[in-house]
Amino acid sequence: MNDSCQRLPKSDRLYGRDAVNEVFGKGEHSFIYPYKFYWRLFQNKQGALRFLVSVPKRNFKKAVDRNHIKRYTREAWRKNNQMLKNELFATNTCLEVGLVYVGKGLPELKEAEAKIILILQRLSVFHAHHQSNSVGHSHSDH
RNA sequence: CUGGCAGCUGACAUUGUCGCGUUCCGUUUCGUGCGGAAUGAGGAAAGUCGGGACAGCAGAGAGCGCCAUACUUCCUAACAGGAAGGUCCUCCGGAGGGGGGAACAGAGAGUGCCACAGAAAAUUACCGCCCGUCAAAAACGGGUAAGGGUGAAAACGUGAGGUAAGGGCUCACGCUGCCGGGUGGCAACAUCAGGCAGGGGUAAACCUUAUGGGCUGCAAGGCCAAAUAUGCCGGUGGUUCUGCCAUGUGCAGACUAAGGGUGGCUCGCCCGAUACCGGCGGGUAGGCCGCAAGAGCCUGCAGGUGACUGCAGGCCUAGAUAAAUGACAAUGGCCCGCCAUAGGCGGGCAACAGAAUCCUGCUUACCAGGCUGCCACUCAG
RNA sequence: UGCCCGAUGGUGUAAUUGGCAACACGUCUGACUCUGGAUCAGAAGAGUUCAGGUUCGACCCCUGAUCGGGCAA
Repeated sequence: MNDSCQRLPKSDRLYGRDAVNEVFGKGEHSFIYPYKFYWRLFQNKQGALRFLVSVPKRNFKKAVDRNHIKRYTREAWRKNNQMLKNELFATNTCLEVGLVYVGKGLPELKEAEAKIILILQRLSVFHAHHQSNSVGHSHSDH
């Protein structure tokens, strides 16, 4: 994996009824306008970063608008998720994220990208925190 | 010249970089990953309103019921769709003519309803008019539907004759409907003459007549199938019971929680295995098929007033499933504004809007152009 | 994807052969009270989601649209 590779294959996307219910049901959540995001961390052999975008039909009646928001969000995520992904792979941690767009209007691509960068940074902080906690716990057990 | 109406057509193009879905090829550590190529939203994909295809279920046949449709002929797989035509209504116009609309079968098969007003809303008489009883008036009885008034709607309209007064009672002209006939038309219908009739409206009230319709829908339906629970079968194991004799860690049969121990018996308590392995069944998560060659699209020719049809050639053209089509840049093209009309500068590429089994209509939303036809252009300006 | 309902004053509901759109709460005004509440009297506030049609006449019947809600894995 090199830095120029900004791909988003299906393995990086969150799907399936049970996985989604886990994230939205048991996961923790936070908020950076205009996104509300749910996330869940757990140890894994390989490590992964998986996410999905959701846009409520209540706020956007037209399918075109919902598609545009999803595409903008995916584009921003695709361009900027490489750092966090590397961190996760280094610590063999799996992170599943569910983004919900709760804004009322259509976003500009650059604004959305800025917000996504913020979210990724915050998730990185959460990940580091979780990592130190689990290490501490394992030490105390021993 | 411009304006109006209707219809058809189009829905920016090309190239590059990054990224996504599907298919194919190559490579691979056979889990996948990587590389390459091809291909990837609409005229409405929308509303889910018609009609089918397809699938499952049900089903001898027929009838009742329910639902839908309703001028004619044609087109179509089919339709509440389309084409051409007829009739009626309506708008523009001085006229010829043109545009728009129609749920355009039946009210003379029956039932119901028609508020308020009015005498009366369908076999009805309030005022009035006339006749009779009476000397006369009033009153009563009868005749009348001309006049008054009510209402959305009042028993065919106008004129004349006739009559006690009136009335299609009679006649002339006109209107409407029905009947049988002539002519034109495939037909709806038009037209001509004759006869009969004048019985309000409402069927988007029930209904009648004719025609059509089984029901449910790809979340249809089919296949594979973790986990978990349960059922069945076989084996191992097991206790118990029964039988046998060679009295054993025996054999055979039954059983698979019945039982056994404690105890005189019941309750209670304790022990024991709703055990283990394998298979089968239905079947959840999940996956696969259904699912992309079709009433298909494009071009040309022929037939038809037209919808459309026939023939020939060419083409293969999305298949996602927490759901793929995006971002950036350049060039050309188009549009708008300004300077101004050679051209230059700036801005935009829109509007409606995103496939989810498919096709065919309808309806709704909507943008810049292009083309065609009709009308005003005919007499007139 | 398929199917089924609903829309009436500010709010919640009525309105059946198709014949003046009703009720409660709320709002406003007045009375009572030193003032407010409660109480009493009175008033305003809709033309029935929108656009057509049938009918003499439409919340009601028919057609189309808009919005809201529900069911089926």
